[in-house]
Amino acid sequence: MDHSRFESGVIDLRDIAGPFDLQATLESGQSYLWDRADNGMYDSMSVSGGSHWYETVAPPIDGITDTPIVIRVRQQNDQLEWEATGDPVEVLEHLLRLDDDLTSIYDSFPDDELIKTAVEVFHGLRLVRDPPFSALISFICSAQMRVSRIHQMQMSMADAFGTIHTVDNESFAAFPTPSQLAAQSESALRDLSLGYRASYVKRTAEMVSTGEAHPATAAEHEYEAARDYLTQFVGVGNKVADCVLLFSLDYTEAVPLDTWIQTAIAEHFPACDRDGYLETSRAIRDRLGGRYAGYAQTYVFYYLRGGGEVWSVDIANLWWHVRS
DNA sequence: TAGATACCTTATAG
DNA sequence: ACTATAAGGTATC
Repeated sequence: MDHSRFESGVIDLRDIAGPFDLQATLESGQSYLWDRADNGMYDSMSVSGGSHWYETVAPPIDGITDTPIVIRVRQQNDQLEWEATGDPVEVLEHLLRLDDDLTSIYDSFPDDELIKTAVEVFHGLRLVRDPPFSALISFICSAQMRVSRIHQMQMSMADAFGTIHTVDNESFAAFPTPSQLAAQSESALRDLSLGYRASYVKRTAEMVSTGEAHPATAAEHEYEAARDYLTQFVGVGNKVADCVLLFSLDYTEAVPLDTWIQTAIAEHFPACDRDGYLETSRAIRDRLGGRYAGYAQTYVFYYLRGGGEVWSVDIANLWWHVRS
């Protein structure tokens, strides 16, 4: 095997532009790449500011790495500690969007109370740049699913069909490659409790593994054409396509119109509540400041997703949750 | 071309 | 305990 021991190091977060919060970033339902080492992910109302270890097997990334790398990270205040099978700094900058100037991005948000509150509460939440294939599959699985179960399905696929990497006598399962996933039967996927998504996952994995299409190819197009390109995959409509564009392919203007956001639009930005997906999408994108509209959406979604308890408590109480 | 409906499975609220 | 219900939609008629 290429590597069998962890190296370690630290990224000084004072060197990046704007704040960073690892827990808010990884547990906000945009990325299903990471697993919390203590297995506590999503099992309670997660907020931000925690200091947990997260681990993943990052696949090769164009222009950065040509082999998988096992990475473990933890945030301690302004230090991002890492252990990895190689130098993961550029990979982390890429995956966690440490290259974004988050302060400038906040400045691009419209002056709005809901957004302002969400930004205060989840200060430092960044978008992610997940690898395209696993992002595509995870959002296909997201249909009619809670965040915790999407994460669970993603981890099951890795455990069942992915390549195992052993480091310091610990095992880490990579997310399956397109061919590893395409090789599975639909019933094998149903056994992981994917439900009707099983055939979508299999057929999409086949399309990618045969070279018929690849999610990364969408990036050759401008935004709306890229979204259309992605909808050729089975199980991918406009909403899932927008998720892949926003959380994997660098289209920070994409605003996935899920049920939560649609409700928020109707209640909060009624003027943007148009007839079809295309028109509402254009209106809310414009309303949220254009280029970084998807960034603003992610704050709003995470804030609203708090639902039940967190949503109903007042702001002072919410701050208590954040601080503790 | 719009508009309903079925679709898998499980966690959680009653 | 036990049953409804809803969960970051999409494909199909």
